[in-house]
Amino acid sequence: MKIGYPCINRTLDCTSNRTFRLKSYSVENLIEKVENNLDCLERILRFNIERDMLFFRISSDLVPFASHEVNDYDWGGHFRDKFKELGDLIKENDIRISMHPDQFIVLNSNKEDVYHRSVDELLYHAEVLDFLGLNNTAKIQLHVGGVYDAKEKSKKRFIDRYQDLDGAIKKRLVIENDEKSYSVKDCLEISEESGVPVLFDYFHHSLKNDGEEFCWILKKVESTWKNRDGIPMVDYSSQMMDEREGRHAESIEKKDFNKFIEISKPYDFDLMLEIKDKEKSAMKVVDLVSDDPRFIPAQI
DNA sequence: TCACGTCAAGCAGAT
DNA sequence: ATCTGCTTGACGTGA
Repeated sequence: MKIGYPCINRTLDCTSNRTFRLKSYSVENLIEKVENNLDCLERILRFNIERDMLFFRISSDLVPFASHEVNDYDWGGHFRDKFKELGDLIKENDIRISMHPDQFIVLNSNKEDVYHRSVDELLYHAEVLDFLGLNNTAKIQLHVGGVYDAKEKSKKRFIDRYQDLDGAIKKRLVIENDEKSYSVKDCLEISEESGVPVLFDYFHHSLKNDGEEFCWILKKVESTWKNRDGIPMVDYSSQMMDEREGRHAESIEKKDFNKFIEISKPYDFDLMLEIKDKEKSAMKVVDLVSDDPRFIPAQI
């Protein structure tokens, strides 16, 4: 079990999310921002290694407008050495990597152009992981998508389009249960038909479920990850107290977390903490699980 | 230097 | 019909 957090480090004065407005697109601007983003990514990863956090989600904003039509620049070639250097750092330290395209990426959309743009954006994510030289255990996590008042049809459309994906995307794509449309049971059904691994989101599950037993889920989810995929990834976050349902907590709630970690004992997975204060909560969790036999700290 | 309106993109659910 | 939330965070204009 490796511990991680997504995209942003609030301790370091360095963000791998620098971007710019579409209006101000230029190759110079692109290069400047990507250079900053890759440098900050390296600083964040080194920060994490020193603190035994070996799981990290790379921001989708790493290369602004990467799949947009204005951008025909060969950023992969330009930054080839830097990508390789970063990839080596990741591999030498056994860091697990994920990426999470945001809400605009809808593979099963009922609009053709949304579908095609989504594939382009997925290809960009796969390219980043390929340029880093990472194996199949580095994953791209995606929600199933829209329902359009026709869930079975929409599931089918997802499966068909998944089968048609380029191998570079297919080997990395995993699906995640969301908080209002597709439960983990839906995801498992899609997985059964298509072979796509299922990433379990504990918090989404508490908001949208079909009453499945927690342990049953972990067992089923685990079986969707093959050897080449690595151990499962699990997302965890806790509800902000006294706030609208679905709000992420500002900081980790120890009680709820300890319950979760206790129940999950028979299973191993890498754990992503989606908590607002990012690395601070992840560091607390490293402390909480330090005696857990599953926990993997940094080597030296 | 700072405040604040705005930003490529989709969808569901609330108002 | 229109607005809000989702990882909301970061840009960039105007004062």
